[in-house]
Amino acid sequence: MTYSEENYLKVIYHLSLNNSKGVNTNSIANVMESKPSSVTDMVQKLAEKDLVIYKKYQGVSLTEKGKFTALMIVRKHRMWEVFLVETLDFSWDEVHDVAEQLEHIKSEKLINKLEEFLGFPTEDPHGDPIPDRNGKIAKIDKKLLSEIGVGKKVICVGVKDSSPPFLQYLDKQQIALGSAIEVLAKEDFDQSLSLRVDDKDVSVSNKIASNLFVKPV
Amino acid sequence: MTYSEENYLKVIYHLSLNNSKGVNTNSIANVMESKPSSVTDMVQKLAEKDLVIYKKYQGVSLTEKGKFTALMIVRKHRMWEVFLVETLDFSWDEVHDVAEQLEHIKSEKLINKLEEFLGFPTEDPHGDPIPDRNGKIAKIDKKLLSEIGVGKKVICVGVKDSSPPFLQYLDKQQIALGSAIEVLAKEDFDQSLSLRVDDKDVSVSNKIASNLFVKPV
DNA sequence: ATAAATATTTAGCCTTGCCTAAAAATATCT
DNA sequence: AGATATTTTTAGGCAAGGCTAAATATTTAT
Ligand SMILES: [Mn+2]
Ligand SMILES: [Mn+2]
Ligand SMILES: [Mn+2]
Ligand SMILES: [Mn+2]
Repeated sequence: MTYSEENYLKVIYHLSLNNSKGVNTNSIANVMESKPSSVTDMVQKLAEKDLVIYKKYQGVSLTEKGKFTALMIVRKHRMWEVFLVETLDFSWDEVHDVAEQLEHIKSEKLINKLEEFLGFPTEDPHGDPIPDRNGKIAKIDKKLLSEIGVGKKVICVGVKDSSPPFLQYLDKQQIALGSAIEVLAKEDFDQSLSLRVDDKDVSVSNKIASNLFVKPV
Repeated sequence: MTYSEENYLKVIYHLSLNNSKGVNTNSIANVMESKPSSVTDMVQKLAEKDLVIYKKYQGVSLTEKGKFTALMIVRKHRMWEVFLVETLDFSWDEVHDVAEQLEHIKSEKLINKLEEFLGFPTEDPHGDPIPDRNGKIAKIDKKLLSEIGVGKKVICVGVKDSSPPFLQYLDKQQIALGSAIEVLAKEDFDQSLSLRVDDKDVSVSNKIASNLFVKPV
């Protein structure tokens, strides 16, 4: 299995999570920063290898084999992110690009030993669940902060966008996984929120609130 | 820089250590398990990038830039081997293949943080020196066990062959880095050696003795 | 129900890194 | 030195994974 094939499977997996139908060529090309024609080529190759199900013009979906492969890549990606943050003191905005490389290292023993060393973590530094060695992945109960009503108290449990600029913004506002958040007020005009985060008052735009996952306290 | 280019540079570096002249095409092809014609292609490409010096039919040598690049790959390879053995409890015969993959991960921060986490190791699990972040590599003073005279006492400090079968043989004989070895006798007929290793008597062939590095005690 | 817009596939080409077979240079032997 | 053997390069091709432009399906709008 090539890096390229692995990356396609991973992208198809992520896009499948929202999309209940087949994933379309264009959206894969967007995420991969490539062209729809290239996607068609690769998807045909993956179909021949029984990793995806594909009918012309009908989009693509993962077979069981393809899904398992994708989950193992996600497992490695998130496990390495934990390693980088917990063991090597990277910050949560620095780990993704390195994990994009490390997720392709082929050694079952390595990932299982790493898991053991890290104490069998269940979530990565961004609050995303880590599949176990059998491909089982926990579904974490979470809502977007933008959907929470005024007066409610919640805990921050994840980020939807995990790009460095967003994560750095959160660092600056001292919002982290585990922060206690109370929604003090919501502005009608622009849906911005007044929050109490731990002991500080913070105001955030709707865009920020739409990228923060929380759970009821 | 592609994986392939990195692997060529590493191989040229290793072959240069013995060979004082230019490294020849054939020997590179042997190590890479490829063909001389492929080597010529790549070597021309590396020369264009100022990583090697190459004149037709004259063999190839590394430029400063090429040498530094090669040393950084060796650094990563050996550092990861230490990590696998020290942190994840791999045995010394299991680490090479995984390190072959990990040595290509591109992140200066990663390798430097890993070095710090491991306590700035100076040698890998096979006794080979680890280049520092500036490309400085210690020259370890060592001789082959086969060159040691009868009656001498030495310490095992490295292996020349680090293939799994040889390392597993050494495990079985309880010979490890740091073992105290006394040469009790040498057989004229086949150059095999009678040794005292730590507290045990062991007999080894000349082939074994020609692959063990030792230093005077 | 057409027509227009959008999405997808096909056709044909490019680069990288590899190969085999043939040609050319160098080294070795008598 | 001249013949032979070895090493190295060149020529020409192949597969993977991209791309652009053109053709074809599908969806949306009138
Ligand atoms: Mn990530
Ligand atoms: Mn993550
Ligand atoms: Mn090694
Ligand atoms: Mn080693």
